[in-house]
Amino acid sequence: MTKINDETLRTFVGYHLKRSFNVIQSDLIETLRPFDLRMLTYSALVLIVDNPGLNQSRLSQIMDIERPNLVVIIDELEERELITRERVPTDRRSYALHPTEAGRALYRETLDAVTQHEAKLLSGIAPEQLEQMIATLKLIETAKKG
Amino acid sequence: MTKINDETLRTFVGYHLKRSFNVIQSDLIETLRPFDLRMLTYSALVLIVDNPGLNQSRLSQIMDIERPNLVVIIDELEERELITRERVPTDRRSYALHPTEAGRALYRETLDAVTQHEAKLLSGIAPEQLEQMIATLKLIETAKKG
DNA sequence: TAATATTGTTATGCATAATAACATAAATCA
DNA sequence: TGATTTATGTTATTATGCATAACAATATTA
Repeated sequence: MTKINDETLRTFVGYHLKRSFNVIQSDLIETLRPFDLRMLTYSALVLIVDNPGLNQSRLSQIMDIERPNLVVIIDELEERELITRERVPTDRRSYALHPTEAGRALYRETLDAVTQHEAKLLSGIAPEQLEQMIATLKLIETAKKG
Repeated sequence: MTKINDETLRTFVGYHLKRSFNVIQSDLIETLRPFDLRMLTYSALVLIVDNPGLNQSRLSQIMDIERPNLVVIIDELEERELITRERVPTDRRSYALHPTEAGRALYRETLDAVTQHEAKLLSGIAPEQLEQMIATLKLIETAKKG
């Protein structure tokens, strides 16, 4: 069991980002499993509850995914009656997305669960340290455009 | 063009991690494209050059992927004659992975390119700030076990 | 009105990741 | 020793995430 040298990869910020994200992602997947939600369906549900009436085009933009990939996600949420698609009278191409009462209920349940799981996972890290990291992550997020 | 509210998702560290990683990942994919390497084949090549003689089992562990998923990666690197698979006399189940001269040359080329691209992408962020973030990321990385 | 752009959709492909089942070989144990 | 268990690499299969091309219906613009 000789220790493996990954010092070269450690010189990349992206390597650290990926490895730490993997840990959080695994935890999130397990947290969402009982609710039968995947990361993307969960994100979409949250954004629809918080922005009722938005259309798929706008939603795909904020989610950073292509329009075609959003279709199946919306299909699933609609089929489970967590959201509704409603034709917009002023623009009959698009659909206004609204949460159902069941959607809002699931939103509350999962928000609670996800919040608690992440808090537990990160409980060993000082809140100020996390805040500082988030500030840096935001800079990276806007690095391409800025 | 009303602005979309993602404040709920912003309360999650994982959301920030994912969004910032996406930016770096996009840049990395573009950087590796001229060399005809994907993220995983690149990572594998670097680790084999830095740890000549390791076997697939150990490599899959450090790369945090399942053994079956590594097979195709190694297949590709071997087919391109960037690495070799050599039977280990003391354990005839496993293969020792070694870089070829071409593999080492590609390693040097790509290391240069990737380093420069990431440096450019993150040039607007203070090095100390990045170092501090990496320290926090390392804590998250070990949060599950620790 | 004619040309162009947008919205949602279908189809398709690639990359990443997980699981089951297997042959071969090594290690354990009884 | 021989029988059982474990480890390594492999094939096959599946799920998920993400990108592009092409299209119908509708809106916008020139």
